[in-house]
Amino acid sequence: MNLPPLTQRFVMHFGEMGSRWGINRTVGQIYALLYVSAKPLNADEVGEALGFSRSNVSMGLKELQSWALVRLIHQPNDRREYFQAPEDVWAIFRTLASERRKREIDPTLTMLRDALMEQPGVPEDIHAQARMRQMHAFIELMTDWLDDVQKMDSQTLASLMKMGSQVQKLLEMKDRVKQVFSLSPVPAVPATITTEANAGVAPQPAPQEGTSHGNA
Amino acid sequence: MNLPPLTQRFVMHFGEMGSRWGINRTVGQIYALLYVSAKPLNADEVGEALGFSRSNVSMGLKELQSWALVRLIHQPNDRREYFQAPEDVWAIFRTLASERRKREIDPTLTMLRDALMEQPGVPEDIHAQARMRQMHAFIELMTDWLDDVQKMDSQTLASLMKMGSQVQKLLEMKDRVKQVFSLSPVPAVPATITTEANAGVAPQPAPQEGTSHGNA
DNA sequence: CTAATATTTCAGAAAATACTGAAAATTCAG
DNA sequence: CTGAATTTTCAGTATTTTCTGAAATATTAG
Repeated sequence: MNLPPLTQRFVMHFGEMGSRWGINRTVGQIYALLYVSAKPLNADEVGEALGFSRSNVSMGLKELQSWALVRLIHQPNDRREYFQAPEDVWAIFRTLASERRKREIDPTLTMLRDALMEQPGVPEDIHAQARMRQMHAFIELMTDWLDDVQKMDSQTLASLMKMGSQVQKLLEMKDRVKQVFSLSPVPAVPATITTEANAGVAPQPAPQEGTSHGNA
Repeated sequence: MNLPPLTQRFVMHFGEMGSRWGINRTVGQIYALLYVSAKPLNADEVGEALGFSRSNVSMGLKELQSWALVRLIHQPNDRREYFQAPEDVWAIFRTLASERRKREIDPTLTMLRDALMEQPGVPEDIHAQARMRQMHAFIELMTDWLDDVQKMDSQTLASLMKMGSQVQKLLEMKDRVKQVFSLSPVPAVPATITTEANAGVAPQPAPQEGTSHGNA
């Protein structure tokens, strides 16, 4: 392997982090290389650059494709397959989020749904099912939200994120505005907002969260 | 191992998913067992229930403690250590988010920061550094936002998540309200909101995202 | 078609990770 | 203190995962 210093550092880091990210060293390094590369690379170039066997590169690229983290392209007069990593970091994030969800969350959601359909037979399972219900509700809330957010364009998302916890104040402001205009709403504002926004919140009367928290 | 059916299913699932989540089977099963258990368990009980060696349980519990996913407690007349999983799913999520961030993201942020300080020596590294700059900016935006959001209480967070992409409309509404009240603002609304919310957004004129997208 | 080029598969080797039992260390009641 | 109870460590083994080279398969220029 003979890469320029910064590239090398980046590639090495991704290799080392791979295991924490649930991918292996090879895959991490290949992705990193493609991410910083100015032009698409073919499998031989990748193997050459990183010192991996051809077959290993083939497998790594296959995995990256299954994650939709690299795309396959062709050069004009070249039979070989070239690979490049998408450039837009927001798009990459969306891809990662949806892939990880598919692999790491959806199966659990399914298992929980199934388990919640059953009739528990012993007291332990009654309690267990109650706990699963909590987990299920939480995960469903999160994934529904993610679905929603995935639909927003990067610009909007960036704006919201830069606001951070200040959206909270916007929420308060909304309530105030709602009050002020309770009898003559501003016409251009969709009536659904205030309604739906509160719909799921009020009915949730903060269960026993506090009581069960200490050393039971 | 002899667990009631629902508990068993849950425990087994967490064992299988473990590898996808970056923990091993043992750790996954131990956590699952503690999560659904109605009462705290000691290491022997865990090992007994799951059929693991005592030492394996010890290691697993140590790991879960390092993740802050279980807490150690003591029973009145018992020298042994008992373990329980925190109950509040929101709290669990916060813990997971901050631990994963610490392990999976912060090291990369550090590496990127370092690499961005260097002077690239060859054209490849100039490009590589530009790519790293994009990644760094994105990750920083995400983590700053996470920091912010972590400060909000579960109630508020739940409300916002239930609104989903409708916050977007709130954002638009805010702008309208700002317009309407441009000369006589609603007094109770902090003036900072509208200002800061837009501050970081407008100056970012959507770089070359579109141009560089196809097969360059 | 054929042959050259390119990619994938796969059995086995190598490496990394998980797990165990035995021994060491720690804790605390008496 | 002492020693019984409990937890942790760790060297060695088992298991899983990763990686390679060789062979099989696929693709396409001529």
